[in-house]
Order: sequence, then structure tokens, then C-alpha cells
Amino acid sequence: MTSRRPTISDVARAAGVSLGAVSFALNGRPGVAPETRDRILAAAKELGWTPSHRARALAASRALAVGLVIARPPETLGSDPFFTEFIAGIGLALAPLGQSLLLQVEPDRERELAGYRRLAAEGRVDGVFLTDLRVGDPRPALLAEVGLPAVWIGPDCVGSSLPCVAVDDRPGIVAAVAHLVELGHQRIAHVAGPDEFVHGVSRREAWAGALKAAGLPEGPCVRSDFSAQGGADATKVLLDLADPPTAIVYANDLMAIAGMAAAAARGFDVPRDLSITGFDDTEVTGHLQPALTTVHADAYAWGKAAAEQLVAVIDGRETSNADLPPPHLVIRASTAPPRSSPLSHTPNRSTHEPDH
Amino acid sequence: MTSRRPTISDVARAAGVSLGAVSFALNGRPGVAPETRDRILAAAKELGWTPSHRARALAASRALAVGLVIARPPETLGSDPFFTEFIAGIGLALAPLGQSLLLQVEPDRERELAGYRRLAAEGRVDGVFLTDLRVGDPRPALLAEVGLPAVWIGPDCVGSSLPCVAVDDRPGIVAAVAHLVELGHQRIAHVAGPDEFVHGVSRREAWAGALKAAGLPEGPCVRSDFSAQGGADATKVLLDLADPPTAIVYANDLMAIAGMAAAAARGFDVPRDLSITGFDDTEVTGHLQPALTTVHADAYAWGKAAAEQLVAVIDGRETSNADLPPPHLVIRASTAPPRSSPLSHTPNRSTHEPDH
DNA sequence: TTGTACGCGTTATCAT
DNA sequence: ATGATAACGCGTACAA
Repeated sequence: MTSRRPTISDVARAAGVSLGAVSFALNGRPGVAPETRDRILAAAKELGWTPSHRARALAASRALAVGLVIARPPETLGSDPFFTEFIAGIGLALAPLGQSLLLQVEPDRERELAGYRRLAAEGRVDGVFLTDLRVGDPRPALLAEVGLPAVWIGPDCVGSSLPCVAVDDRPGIVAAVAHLVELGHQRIAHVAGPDEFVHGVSRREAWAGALKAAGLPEGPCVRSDFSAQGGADATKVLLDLADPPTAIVYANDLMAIAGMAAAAARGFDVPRDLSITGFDDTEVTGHLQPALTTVHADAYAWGKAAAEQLVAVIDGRETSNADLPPPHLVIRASTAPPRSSPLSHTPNRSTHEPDH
Repeated sequence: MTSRRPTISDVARAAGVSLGAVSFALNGRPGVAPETRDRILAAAKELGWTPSHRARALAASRALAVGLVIARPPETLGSDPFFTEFIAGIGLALAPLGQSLLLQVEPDRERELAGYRRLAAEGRVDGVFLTDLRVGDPRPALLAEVGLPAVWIGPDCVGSSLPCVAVDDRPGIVAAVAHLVELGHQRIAHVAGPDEFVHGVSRREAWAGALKAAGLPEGPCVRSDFSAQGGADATKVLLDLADPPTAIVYANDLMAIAGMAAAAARGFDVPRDLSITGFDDTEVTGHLQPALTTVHADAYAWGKAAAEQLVAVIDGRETSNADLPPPHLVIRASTAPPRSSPLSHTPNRSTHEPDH
């Protein structure tokens, strides 16, 4: 009664041909007469045959899957919208390529490396994504050692020995600073992500560079950790300065939102007394009071590009490093001319962003 | 030069024993003399042998992986913290069980079903998780049809033919209503998720039931969609009522946060004029102005329990439906006695929640 | 303990 | 050109 799933042997028997012929017919390869092919396909359909992924993987010596290793404490994961959208982009791009996404969650850094090792050793995946790149990251060397194809996803492809998807976050930060400068701000601070991460560094450097380009002195910068608590703490530090900034550029939305609340709790009116910008354009940012001016990054598109790049690398196709449309600034209500500015009498903007 | 990875045949040759003996030794099964076993293990180590997942999967007729199919537009995914934490819980629980998590992202409902079908047909996974359960969900029947083990993750295991992890969100909502009643609120509204989802319905029913239990008339309820925009719109509807509520219980944080901003934009002071509660306890909620009173749900623990349950089901072990610690209310600053209440002169709570 | 068939599709070799 | 045959990938399980 346990109706075993049909194999190509069953199909071969039903169609009265050999095993090899079935395989050729099913894979659309030459060497099979058209009518034979039709008969085979009909038999396969009749029997409800579907390819066994397991057998196919073994025969092809390919896993037909790609991996993503996540080594973060779960709390910081949940609050990172980038991540989920990135995964969605990967997943949707993989399906039509016949690949699956294997997710491996590791509790810490040591096991992260072990996780990559395991994926490679077991042959569970044909390639992996490298995200959350760190300065002096040990993973590229590890992957080279175990011979696992990978794509590097980060703000800077220069110096990467790996194929790379450039997700350049710098233009977004530059646009934010330019916007603030245009409003008349002179003391523009930054709440940065950890120096450990390249996107922590690149955003900070973009901020510093934009100030310099505007002919302004470098404002105060507090290294933080991308968390809400970190953003709140950093904000308090900045507001406690003898000469507090009139605007703060945050390295992500979460810190910016927490910073906005921290400033409000100290009696600062945003944006009257303090302008604030975020990064990510989380869904909630457009629905805060005031709505947050932030940088919109298309994590979904990045995931899609990364997936296509990785599969191309695995297939041995030549790939150009994909350059993606840069993030752009979404101006909402958390930025305004500084109090001291001659521009500050401009009418307050609406709380709600225009439809787009 | 292409040093092929070692197989158990290589190990067998090196140790001077048969294939079967190697398999037995490596799997720690009886029938091998201790010294022989040691020799085999030494040889394996020497050669750097690691099991081939592909071969093992084929031989065992098991995928050694479980699947999670996600069928949501990427936007709503990114803003759902529950989801990512849930995945992290699954992933961490799976690793020690030798299982991997296969993530499949589908763009819509039709392809969602096709996605499950494909996972089953290809034998890519040994079982799947069923989340985001809908009323009259077609998936249990589909999975029964294709014979794919599954665990049902939802607020109510009653009526589920599948093994189930009960993630009962109702006590959290009940606690929120009770808290508001205790503060003196009489008109407590609800902004619900879609009736389509069981967790949309269960939260709404919990709210209605808690009001009845408190002897209060059922307040107004607006069906929404768990999105920020939906939360804002629903809030405006409620505030436009002839007799607006003094408190609103939202079915998730995102709607609550947007609702808070919408109320503020209308000149309502939260919590003086309107009390608000959320659901999820997103990281950001503790860092809003005012900080949001919300229900803390341990998505991480739920994921862990679901993973363990699923693997148990796959292994044919008998499982009791796991009942998890219920979510609990985290009282912050967005709730206070209503203006009209005799209690409303109680001192305002601090903006920040106590450490916990 | 050993030998070997098995799981299932892919691909190279060979016969017609 | 068409199709059959067999080896292969790699570990598991059972008979010998």
C-alpha cells in the first residue's frame, strides 16, 4: 500500500525504453527521437514522476542550495528589517534558478566559522553569502581554504578577493548630510555603528567626508552598536556636550528612533531644536511623530542581486561586480532648519510624507 | 591534483577493513571490536573524512532538513520582528539535531501552495512549519495529501489535526485589557489584524472576552492589516467616533506605534488623552516617546519549541502538544488613567521601563 | 565482520 | 543518430 514514489526506472519501464533515454528525454538533451521523447514524457506525467532532489544532488555532486550563515544574537536580528528583506530578495531570486536557501543560525562568532566549515564539509551548499562584513573579516580566507564559492555583500568591493555585490550605502549618508547643510546646519553629529563592521565604518566615513566637502568642521561622533539602547545613550552623550549639535545623522533607523525619543525626553523638540536622520527606511519611520527623514535602501533588490551573482559564480559564469542603484534620501518631518538659522522661519512641514 | 574528498571507501582501505565496518564504527554502533573501531576512527581522522550529506540523505531517504515557506510581500516581512526571531529560534534548535533550515520565499498565495508541493515532491525537506495560519487554511489538507510532516504554530491547537505548538497570544491581550480596566478605562477599543489570520481573530476575541469579563460593554473595533498605515488609518477612524475610546488595544506594535503618532498628530496626548497598548514588544517600543506598553511574546522560544516538535514528529516520536509560557504584559508609559477618571491624578509614570 | 544490494538520477561507453 | 548498458556518487542495511 505504501505507494513508493516513481523513479526514472519506473518511467523507463512504462515507456519501454532504457534508463539513460529517460534521463536524456527529461533533461531535454539530444539523442532521443522526438516520438520516443514524447512517449517518455507522457509516461513520466502519467506516473506522476518528479525528480528526486537527493539523487540528483548526489549524481551531480551539487547541493543545489546556497547558504546564509547568521551569527547574531536573536534580539538584534529581529529588529533589523534590512535582514529580512534581504533574505526575501534572495529567496525569490533563487526559486527560478532551481536553488534553495539554507539558513544557518549560529549563536556566536566562533561557531559562525564552524558553521561555514560544516556547510562546506558536508557539501550542504554550493556557495554562501557573506554579509555583515567586518573589518579584517576572517571568513574570506576560510572560504578560500575550504573552496566554497561566495559573494561578498558590502559597501566596498575594493580589496575584496571575492566576487562582490556592491551595496554602497555612502551616497545615502552623503545625501542626508547635504540635506542638513542645505537647511543651514553647521554642527552635524553622527551616531555610528560599531567600527567592527564595514558598514559601520563606511557610513561614518561618508558622514565625515560629506562634512569636509561642505567645508564644515567635522562634528562630534559617537560609536554605538545599531541598537535602540545604544542610540538613546549616544544621543544623551551628544546633547550633553558643551556645544551640542543641531543635527544628528544616525547609522540606522533604530538608533535614530530611540535618539528622537531620548531628545524629546530631554525637552528637545524635533525638528525645531534638533534634526534627525536615520538609515534603512523601516516601515515605521513614516508613521512616527515626527516622521523620520531617512535613507531608503532597497534590501530586497540587494538580496536579489546577491543571489543571482552567487549562482553565476557557482555555475562558473563570468560576472561583473553588480553595482546596484544607490540608496536615496527620503525627506520627512524630522529635519528642519536649526533654530539659530535665518532659514528657521520657514513653515513647518507636514507630518506626513507625500505618497510615492 | 584535484584531491577528491575522502569517502568511507578510502577510510576502509586505509584501515584495512570493510566498508560496512567503517560505517558501523563511525556511527558508534555495536558489532565492531574496540581496537578495530579505534583504528578506523584514526584513519578517518587522518584522511580528514567528513560525512557527505548528499550520500547520507540519499541512503537514508531523508533530507535532514526542514522547511519554512514564507508567502508574504517582502515589505510586510521586514517589519515583522516576530518572524526573524522565530527563525533564529528554529535555526539554533535545529543545529544540534543535525537538521538544517530550508527557507522558501514565495511571492503570493498560489505559489505558496506550489512551494509546499515542490518541497514535498523533490524530497528536499522532511517536514515543514506552518505559520501565519489562516482561517480555513488549505495547507494542512495539502500536507496530509502529500504526506509531509508538519507542525502547526498558532494560538489554538483545538481543531488542528496536526501536531501543534500552542503560541497562545490571548493571555497577553487579556492582561492588556485588564491593565486598562484597572486604570479606570471604560471605552477600550481594538485595532485588529485581518480576520483572515487566526492570530488576528484570536487577539480580537481575547479583547472582546476580556471586556465582557470585566463587565464592560464591547468597545469599537476596527479591522486592519498589521501594517503601519493600517494602524494609523484605524486610529483616525476610532478618534472620529462620536464617543471616542479612551484606550486602544492594538493587535501588534507596528499598528500601535503608527496609531500613537496619528493620535499625536490630532492633538491627543498619549497617555493623558488616550492610552495605547501594542503586541510583540519590538525592541524599539521601549525607546519611543512615550514608551509603549505592550505584550512581550518570546518568538525565539516559540521557534525553538516548534523546531524540536517538528523533529520529534519526523522521528516518529510521540509528542505532547507543547504549551509555552504565555506572553506577558510590559507596562510602560503609553497607558495611564483616563482623563475623566478619578484616578487620573496619579503621578505620571517614568518614561523608562525598569530594567528586567 | 565482510560483502553487496540499494537508493536514484547522471553521464560516459558502446552497440546498432 | 538513436538507444542500451553500466559505472558512478557515497553511505546504509542486511544477508552471509
